[in-house]
Amino acid sequence: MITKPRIRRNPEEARALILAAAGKRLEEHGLRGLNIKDVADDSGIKHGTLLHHFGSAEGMRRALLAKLSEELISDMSSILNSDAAPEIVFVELFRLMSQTGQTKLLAWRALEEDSDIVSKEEIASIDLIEHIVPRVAERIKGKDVDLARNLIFLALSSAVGWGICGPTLMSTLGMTASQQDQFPAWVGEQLPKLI
Amino acid sequence: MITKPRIRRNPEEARALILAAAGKRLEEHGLRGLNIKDVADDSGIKHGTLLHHFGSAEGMRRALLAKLSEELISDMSSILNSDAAPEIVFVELFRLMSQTGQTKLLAWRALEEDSDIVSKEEIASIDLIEHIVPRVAERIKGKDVDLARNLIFLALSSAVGWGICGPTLMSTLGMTASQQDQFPAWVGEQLPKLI
DNA sequence: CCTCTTATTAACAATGGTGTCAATAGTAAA
DNA sequence: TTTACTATTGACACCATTGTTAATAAGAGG
Repeated sequence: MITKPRIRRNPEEARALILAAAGKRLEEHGLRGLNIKDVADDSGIKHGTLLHHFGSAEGMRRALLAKLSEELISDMSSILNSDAAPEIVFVELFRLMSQTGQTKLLAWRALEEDSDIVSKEEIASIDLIEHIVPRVAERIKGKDVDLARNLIFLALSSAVGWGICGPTLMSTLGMTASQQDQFPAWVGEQLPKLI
Repeated sequence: MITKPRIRRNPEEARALILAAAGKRLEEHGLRGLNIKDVADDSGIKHGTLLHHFGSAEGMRRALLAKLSEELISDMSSILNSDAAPEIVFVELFRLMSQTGQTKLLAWRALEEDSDIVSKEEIASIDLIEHIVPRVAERIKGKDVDLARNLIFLALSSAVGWGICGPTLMSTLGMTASQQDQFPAWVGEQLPKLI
């Protein structure tokens, strides 16, 4: 009798494989797509194996949430701490938040924040403001750090809001598609005027 | 033999009762709280009755989504179209979006936007920009309507982003609690300067 | 080659959410 | 009062998801 061959992966490899499939399912099917059966099928493994690596379905979801959160903060950090001009930086920030993966992650966190699913992970290891705040403050008379933080957070929050419900709200406001597309660039031009 | 008394409601009353309980569960338990069993229990009815009124669990969720969406747009409209000064209007906007019910709604929509659960309801009956855009444009030289729209959307998107992940991002930026509280007022003061 | 560890698998059990159905009981209208 | 309508209910069946377990096999180290 012929026995089926098995692919034996090391644990890190298996976990990465599973979380990649889970991330894709989150994007394409929302939270209901994050069940171990479908994720396992997409990963090419059996759901029992998935449970072996993550302990439970919740364990898999918490691992995905932690991974995506770290990646988002890391991407944000790269953009904010780049040496590009503020106009470029803000546009890049909007581009980042227009990716569905990022908005779904933030929406997920917002929905489950009081639940036990949101890991209270510390992402402090990534310094989100290592360079950007001082660099913006440098342009302000008196080097007002608080003003710099407010400006940066205005751009950040607007980018997040744009990602979460930009198209819906903008069309409700009667803005055309091209006006919607040009908004990030407009923000990049306008915010420096507040200094 | 004593038979249990029944409370007989008219359909509108029953639906309102159920959707109220469902809204509370969404706030307190996230999407997993929106199952017919728990919602029915909180409503004081049997889950069979719930299905009688909404046809299916998805039907109940779509009804809730439509109701909450209408209420949010209506609240936004009231704020934007009030006769208050722009500084006040913007602060009110942030206050609205800081309510967990509103953020959970927007997060829900962002997560399921591609799924079939999001009703493509038209809220065009509520005119979101009846007064605000002309009133802001009035202050701008040349009455630039496009600039007015951009300014309003900047406030809107920032308020949404603030609601979705404000505390998390702001503490990551190193802002104190009081700085976080004062941000809406700061936006209200600064945005008019862009005119 | 042998042993040990453990990733993998199939089969099973358990649970919970969803939906159906027939019977019952309020309520309004005839 | 009688009739018709339907909101309500309990009981049941169904299905999807989750979790368990014992057996198997791939690979590392002796």
